[in-house]
Amino acid sequence: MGHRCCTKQKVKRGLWSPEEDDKLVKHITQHGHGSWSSVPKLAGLQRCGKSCRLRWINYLRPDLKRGSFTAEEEQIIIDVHRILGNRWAQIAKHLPGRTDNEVKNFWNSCIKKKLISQGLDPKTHNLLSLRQRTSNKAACKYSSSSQSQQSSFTVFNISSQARDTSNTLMASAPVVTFPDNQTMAMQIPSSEPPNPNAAAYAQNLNESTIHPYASSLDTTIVSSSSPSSIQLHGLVNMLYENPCIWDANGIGETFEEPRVEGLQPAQQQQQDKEKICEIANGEFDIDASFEIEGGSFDLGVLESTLMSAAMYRDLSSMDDFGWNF
DNA sequence: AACACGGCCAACCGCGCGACG
DNA sequence: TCGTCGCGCGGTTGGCCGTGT
Repeated sequence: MGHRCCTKQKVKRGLWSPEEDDKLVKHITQHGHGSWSSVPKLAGLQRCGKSCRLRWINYLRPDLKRGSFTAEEEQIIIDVHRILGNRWAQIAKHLPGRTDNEVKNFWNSCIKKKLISQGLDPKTHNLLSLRQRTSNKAACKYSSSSQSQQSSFTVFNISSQARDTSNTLMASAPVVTFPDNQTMAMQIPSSEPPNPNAAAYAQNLNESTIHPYASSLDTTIVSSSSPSSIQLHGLVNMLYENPCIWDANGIGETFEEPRVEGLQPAQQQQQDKEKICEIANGEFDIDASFEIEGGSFDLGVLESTLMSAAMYRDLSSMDDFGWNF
């Protein structure tokens, strides 16, 4: 068994020798890689092109940063992973000099365990349920009377009641539900956010041509059962002040429409339509996303972002939210 | 000293996607 | 439209190495 590209010729496998590295580096620095499939022949290597590419990208590239990950890099990985999941190549783009393979290995060997030991699910970044935690040998001590009563605890959920009747679905009135089933609505002020940069950022968000999902942030929600309110400009501030989770192109990549595993685009569209029907019927689920004028606003992302601020990021950032109870 | 075990990490594998004929 | 090819990505594997017994 071998790569399609290596079936024609005998290729060496396994670890690379210094001589092979030398040949590859010399060839690429002199000629560039061009077509990877032709590199082994031109460089005089008995390897397949794929193997050469991997070796270059993960080890020989001159711009690679060697050595262990810094705490800052680790935090970036956690932040971006929370948003993007196991998209290692995307995550690695936020870490100059690091490869997807390196990030992936670091995640699997270190960060994953660290999160678990903090009682967090490395996949969802939510708190593990009590059962998950107790079954986890590595789980750290976790004592909270209110939390221990929850079989599946999360700081809060955000759901929505959709009530738009037009074809264009407006994301209105997300409702924050706390573990004790206390419901509160979110009040998004019309005033400028305090951080001027964030103000510009938020303004950007409101340009639906750039960030179509922004319309959901532009909605004032009236409390249903509680006078409590969350001022979302705090969220905007926080997002703006943590640029590591956005790339140079801005928020678009990060907020790209969530995909459902194993679904073809057509199926995905169907799924979205069904989702919209659910919304119209008031059965909207926390994990769903809004589709707004060609874009989307993923409440799951919002939740996880809020979660992260509360859980293991700088807790002081929560001050920006202006929780008014 | 020898062995077992577990963690880490480089490399491999298979799949999906886009380009091209 | 279909098949082929090359590339990139995420998941997995296997070997090396440190540590414990």
